[in-house]
Amino acid sequence: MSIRLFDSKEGALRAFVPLEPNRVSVYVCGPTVQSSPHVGHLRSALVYDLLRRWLTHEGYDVTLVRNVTDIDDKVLDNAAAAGIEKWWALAYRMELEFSQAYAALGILPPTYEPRATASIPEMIALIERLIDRGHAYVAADDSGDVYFDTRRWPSYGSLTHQNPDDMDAAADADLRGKNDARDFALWKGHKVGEPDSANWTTPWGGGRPGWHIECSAMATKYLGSSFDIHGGGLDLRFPHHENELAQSEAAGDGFAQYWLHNGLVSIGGQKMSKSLGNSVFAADLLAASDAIVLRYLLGSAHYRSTLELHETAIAEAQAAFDRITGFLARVNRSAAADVVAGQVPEAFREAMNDDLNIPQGIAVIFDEVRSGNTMLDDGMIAKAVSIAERIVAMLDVLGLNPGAPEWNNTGTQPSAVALELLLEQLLLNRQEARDTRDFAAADKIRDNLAAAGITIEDTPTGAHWSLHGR
RNA sequence: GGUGGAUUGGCCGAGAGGCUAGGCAGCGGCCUGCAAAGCCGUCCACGCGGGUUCGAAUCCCGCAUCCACCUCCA
Repeated sequence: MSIRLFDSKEGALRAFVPLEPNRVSVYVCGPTVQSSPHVGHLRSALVYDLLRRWLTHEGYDVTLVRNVTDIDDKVLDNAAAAGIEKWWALAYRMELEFSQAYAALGILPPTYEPRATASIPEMIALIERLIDRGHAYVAADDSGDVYFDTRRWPSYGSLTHQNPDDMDAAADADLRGKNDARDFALWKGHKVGEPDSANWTTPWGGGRPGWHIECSAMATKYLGSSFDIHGGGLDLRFPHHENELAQSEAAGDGFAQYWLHNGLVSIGGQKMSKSLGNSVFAADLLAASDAIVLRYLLGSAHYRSTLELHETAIAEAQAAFDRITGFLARVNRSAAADVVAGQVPEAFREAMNDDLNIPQGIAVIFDEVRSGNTMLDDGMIAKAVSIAERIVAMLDVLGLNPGAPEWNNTGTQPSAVALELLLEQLLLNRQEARDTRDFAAADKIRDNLAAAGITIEDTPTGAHWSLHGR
C-alpha cells in the first residue's frame, strides 16, 4: 500500500516514490508578504502541513521548505503607497502576521523558512548559469533587466500543457527589452526612485530579482538540484511554476519530481484574492471562531477542490467538530482518564494514501464516533476507549486533537478555575431542586446558564456543563 | 483563441459502471420530569440530450452553465 499523489504535470495520480528511501523533500511557495494573510493563504499552508504530517506518520523524514517572498514589486509599491514605512519593515511586519496566523491554526513551522532577500547570491549565480548556457539575455535597452529566452526553450509550457503560440499574447504588452512578449524577467534593473536598499550589485548591473527566480534558487539551495515535491496554490501554476520549471531545467537542474496544486477558497463561487477585494482576512475569521474549528473547516474539503466559504460554514463545522469532541469528553468521563492515541484504522490510512483524501478520512472518524457512542450507551467502556484511541490517533494526524499541546489554552487560568467552582455550586443547587421536584427552580438555573453560552447535560452519573461545546 | 477544472439531495462535501460516504439542517421514535447529548429510523441526489451496457451519477459523444489560469495572486 503506497501513497498516491496527483501530479499536475502528468495530470494523473502517481505512486509516490521519493528520490531517497524514507526521506521526502518538499518545497512550497509561501506568501509574498505585501499585505495581511487571508483565508486562502491559510488553506494553502494547511494543505502542505497535512501532507507533511501524513508523510511523517508513514515513517518518512520530511524536509519542508516554505519560502517568504520579501522583495517584490508589490512589497515596494505598498510600502511606497503607505508613505513612511520602509519596504523591508512592511515585509517583516506582514511576515509576523503570517507566522501568527499559521501558528494559531496549528500549522507546524516548516523545517526552514528562507527569505528571498537572503538568497540573492544564489539567484545571481543561477542567472549567470542561464546566461552562459544561452537561455537568458541582458535586455538591449540599457534597463539592466535580464530575461529568460522562452523561444529557445522547447519544452516551455510543459507544466501547464500549453503551446506558447496559442497563449493570449497580451496585445498591448510593452516589449521593453524583450525578444519575445512571453519572455519573463529573471532580474529587474534598478530604476530611479527605487530605494537603494533594494538594489543589489551583479555582473550586469544593479537591481533586484524577478519573482520566479527566487523559488528556483532557494529550492535547489536547500533541497538539492532534484527534490521530491513542489507545492503551491492553483493560481501559481502559470506563470510562476511554469517559469520556475523552465529556468531550473534550462540551468541543468532536475528540479521537482511531483507538482502539487491546492484548490482555492471561493466566496459566492468566486475566487478570493487580493486583487478582487473579496478577501476574508485570517485575523477576522480567527476572531469569529475557534481556531481548531477553522482548521477543521479548511481541511474538510479535498485539497484539490475549491472550498466555498459560505455563510453558515463555521457554524456547521463547529457542530460537526463538537460531535467528535463530545464523544471524547464522554469517554474521558466514563473512563475517568484522558484517552491516549492508538493506531489509525486501515480505512483511514487507505483514504489518506489515496491523494490525501481527508474528507474520506473524516468520514471514518464519524463512523467510529457513532459506534463509540453506541458502546457508551451500552456500558461497554473498554470498547469505547479503544475506539476513542483510534479517533485520537486520526485527530493527531490531522492536527485536530483538542488535547494536543498546541490547543491547550484553558484550565489553569484563574478565571477558568473560578468558573469551575461556580458551576459546581450551581449544578449542586440544581440537583437539590430536582431532588425536591422543584423543576421550575432547576430549569431557571439551566436557562440562565444557557443564556451565558453554557450547556447542561444530564447523564446517569450526574450533570455536566460545557462552554461552546468544549 | 488556448490550457485545466467543475456541475451530487435544503446546505456543505466524498465517491467513480451493480454494495447507492460523511457532516449540518428537517421529520418520527427511544431515553429524559422537561431538555441537552446519544442512539434508531426516515425524507431529500447525481446539469441537459443522446449512446455503449443486462445495468450508467460513474464510460463515450454532443450541449449548457460556472470557475481558474494565459506573465500581479495561496
